[in-house]
Amino acid sequence: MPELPEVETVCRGLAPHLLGNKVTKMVARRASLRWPIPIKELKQSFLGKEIVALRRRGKYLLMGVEGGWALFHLGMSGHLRVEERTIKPRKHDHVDLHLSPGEDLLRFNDTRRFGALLWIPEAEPERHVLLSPLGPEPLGEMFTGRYLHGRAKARRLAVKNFIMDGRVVVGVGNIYASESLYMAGIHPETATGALSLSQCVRLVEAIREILAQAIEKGGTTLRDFRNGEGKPGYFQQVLAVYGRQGEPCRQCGAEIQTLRLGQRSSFFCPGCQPASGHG
DNA sequence: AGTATCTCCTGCGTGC
DNA sequence: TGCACGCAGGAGATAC
Repeated sequence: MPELPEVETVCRGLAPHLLGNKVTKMVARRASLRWPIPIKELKQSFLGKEIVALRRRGKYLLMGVEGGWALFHLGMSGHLRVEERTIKPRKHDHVDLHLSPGEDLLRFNDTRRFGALLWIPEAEPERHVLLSPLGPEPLGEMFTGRYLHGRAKARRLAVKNFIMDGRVVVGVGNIYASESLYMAGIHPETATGALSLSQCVRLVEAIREILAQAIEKGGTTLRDFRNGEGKPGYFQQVLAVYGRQGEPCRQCGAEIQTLRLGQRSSFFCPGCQPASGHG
């Protein structure tokens, strides 16, 4: 489900409910999601302390208290929502965090359990094994055409897989990879090492533009994405290629096509993204 | 080291 | 109505 804009939307939506509050009780109905949930550590180190920071890094959400960070990943199907404690847990509501003051709780629901909840016992979480290999934030100043071109050199994999690699740049998932390549006029199968500097510049601009637009629209709701307040996103109304196979390209009228790359569906316009890679 | 494939899990749509 | 199958927004693990 969630790519960077969705996690950013959740982060912004949750901030007013969490910052300055404490988590006074934790109910875990499952011992593990992708990995075991360190319930004991969380109860010992996280409970009872004021939440002083809420941060996103790539697709990770970090909730900071004195002495460490609770790290969330939503995987493919994860949701975080704030609701009243009187509401009974639903299917796949794996963890409840009771918030104080007030009568609310934060619920972590994840149907497919590809998500994660971990504890990082450090003041600075960047050294954590999951975070340290991550590439630059796509909306940050480190992510430039020159940087991407440098990373792209002498590599043969398809550019779509390249930009979905979190070590290259974080937060670009399957939807926004297709959308960004369309905007940049680059065929998804183009060999990474064949990208010119100007193509890399265009691609970086496209990724930034697409992600920024998606954040502005509150993310993309294809099936059931909701922000922390239960509201859907609206970027799906703007999608140019994702999920539009067989429909006409809005720029050139050609039929949007689909192919599979790295076990994932990819969408592109054969008119605007020619296989030669020059568009 | 770089690349491609497999894997975790549930639910939904499609076709027979 | 039932069943098999393929696919779904992620990304670590594994096998070349």
